[in-house]
Amino acid sequence: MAKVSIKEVAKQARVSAATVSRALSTPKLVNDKTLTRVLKAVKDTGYKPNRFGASLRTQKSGNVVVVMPDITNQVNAGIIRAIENEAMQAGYSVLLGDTQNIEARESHYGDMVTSGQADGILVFTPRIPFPVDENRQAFHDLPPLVNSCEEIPDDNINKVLIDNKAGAMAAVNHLISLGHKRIAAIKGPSFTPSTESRLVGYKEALNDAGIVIDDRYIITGDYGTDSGVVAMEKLLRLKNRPTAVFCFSDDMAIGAMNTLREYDFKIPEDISIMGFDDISYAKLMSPTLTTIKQPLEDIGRESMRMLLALMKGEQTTCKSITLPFELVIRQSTGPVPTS
Amino acid sequence: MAKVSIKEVAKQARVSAATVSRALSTPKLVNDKTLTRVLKAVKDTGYKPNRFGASLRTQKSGNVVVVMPDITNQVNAGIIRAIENEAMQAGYSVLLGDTQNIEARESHYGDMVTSGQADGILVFTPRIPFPVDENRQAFHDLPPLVNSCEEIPDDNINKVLIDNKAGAMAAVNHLISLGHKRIAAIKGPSFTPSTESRLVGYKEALNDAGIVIDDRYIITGDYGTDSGVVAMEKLLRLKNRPTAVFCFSDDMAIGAMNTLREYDFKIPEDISIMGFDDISYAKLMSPTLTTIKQPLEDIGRESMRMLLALMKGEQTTCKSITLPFELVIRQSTGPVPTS
DNA sequence: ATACTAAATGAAAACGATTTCATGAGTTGT
DNA sequence: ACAACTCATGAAATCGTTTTCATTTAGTAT
Repeated sequence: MAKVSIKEVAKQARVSAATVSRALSTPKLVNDKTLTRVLKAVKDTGYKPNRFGASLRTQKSGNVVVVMPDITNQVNAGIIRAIENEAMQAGYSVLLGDTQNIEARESHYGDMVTSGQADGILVFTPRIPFPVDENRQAFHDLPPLVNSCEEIPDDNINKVLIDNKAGAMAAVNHLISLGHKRIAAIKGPSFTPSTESRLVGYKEALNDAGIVIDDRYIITGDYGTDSGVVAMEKLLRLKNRPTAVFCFSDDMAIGAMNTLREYDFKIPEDISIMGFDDISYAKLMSPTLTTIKQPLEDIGRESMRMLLALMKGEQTTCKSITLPFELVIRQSTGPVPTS
Repeated sequence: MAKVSIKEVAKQARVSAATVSRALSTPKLVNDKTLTRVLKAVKDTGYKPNRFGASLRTQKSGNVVVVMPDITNQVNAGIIRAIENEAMQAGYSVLLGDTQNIEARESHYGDMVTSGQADGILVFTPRIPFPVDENRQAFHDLPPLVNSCEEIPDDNINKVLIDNKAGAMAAVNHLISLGHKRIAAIKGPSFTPSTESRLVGYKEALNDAGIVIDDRYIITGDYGTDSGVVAMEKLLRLKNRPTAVFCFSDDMAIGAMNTLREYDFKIPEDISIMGFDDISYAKLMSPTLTTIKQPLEDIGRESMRMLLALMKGEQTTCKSITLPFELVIRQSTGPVPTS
């Protein structure tokens, strides 16, 4: 049942440990007859190679770390799944780090890659989770690292992003095209670059349409449903209520819709609501939620593929790829009310 | 930046590798003056202990594996978070396995614990993910293992469960108390023990109330939203439509509600809907969803704690703990329609 | 001063794999 | 029959820790 090492197998098969190792990792190097003998011994003894022994020697762990701020978030969960599919196909295991935006946790997971416990790292938080040499010159002065979704402000880092600014502009332009002029925003926390980009897009779209920006229309949430509830309550208290609200996440939009329902506002007749993400529940809401779709699966897949390329040494230049978003129009947005 | 081993530190600090090791793991064994010298050297060199070396020697990995069928599921995501919090506090890292009910994947992650890459395993699927000696006698003939949520039919396994049968009975009894007699069920896949238990509870509650069970009222889904949509469509086609539907997951309930909305049924005036889980979106639906609340955080925490106790050798008997559920009454259920 | 204990340290032996290097056994070509 | 191969294999070094065991040094009791 328990601890059977390569030597036991070697003894059983009447060969050396070296041959057993070869039989398992490079079978072409060993004679057919001995190979079958070894394989039988492996089976008989129930031998499982100890990964630590191997890793110690090869300096490869077969692990990748994924650092995420919040796995309970639907957006991230979808990404994780794609990552894991891709990693598994390539023979890697995923060490998942849910950091809840706590720096100590980020470091904990970051250390795994600096200490050799993982061969690469996928970073979905806006910080590199380990100390770096600040006068480094290029991306290969770091361990294999890919930064996704929340952009780290550093040009020497590989990235997989969506164009948050353009996404926000598409959202706001959609509202403008419906005749809205009083367009509020429920944004995310300022420390997330995605929020900052979307905010820029929001403002630029308004500017382009000649609408003056009113700071009272910009409320900060935390991307979660509850903060959407609170933010919407604030907006309802304004003298000049907005006729449309662009929420920087579907979750906040769902919270906002809840508040509107509670106070008997009709969506979209009284107030239009837009989300961002297109989580699976967006199309199941009542009304269904108009939103900007993020290609979650693509983000996960491309991030992992880039990391794999880095780990294999196939990618020699620093890359940043931007994936397309999509405006998904559903029921929660409509023409500006006439009254 | 890179590979600095304990020897380098030793040289810098003018001590032996042994002392460095002691300084880091059992500082009380080393003289104060040398300790500070070593610590300085550690800092100067940027030394990070290589986990493989240590693990190889100590036979402890500091990892636990969590095998889950679907991390995109809100229920599971909440559990994972609690697990990770608890694991981290105890100094363990979590290797997350999203198996999507594929046996090969389960084995992949199961092997991690048999091969020593992890010290224990949390199993949320209804199978042990590695080959076992079938004539084993007790739970300690396995590596540290805790089975949660989906019960593995084996008495010699540690478990953390909720009482699915009683939960289902509570749900159905709630509907019965509202006067419903034609109560349908949208269940999960038959290979999940949770579904089977809930089905037993559903039937028993009906029996107890003297309501005869009609198989046409029992539809099988896959716990996901889409299957709730399809299942509800089937129910609507019945000549004698049910007046209430008990869905074995909130996701399926949300799908079912969507179908009802599409065909202009009023919830709960025409048809009452019940869910199971109490995911965060349940209270944000319109109408808000009546459901059976699973204590997700408790499940995660208790599972991990049990595993920790097993790994430390503190738990010497096979345990099964059952956590309480809670009936959460919201808007989606109401009195049976009179017409 | 002598013997004895306690504290601090180092040398060296693990842990379990992989891989280099050397060697022996067969082939083939001359 | 001998050189020059290839193929299959084993011995041994190696990866980076931890930990046992022995040794040194200092301190204490006699």
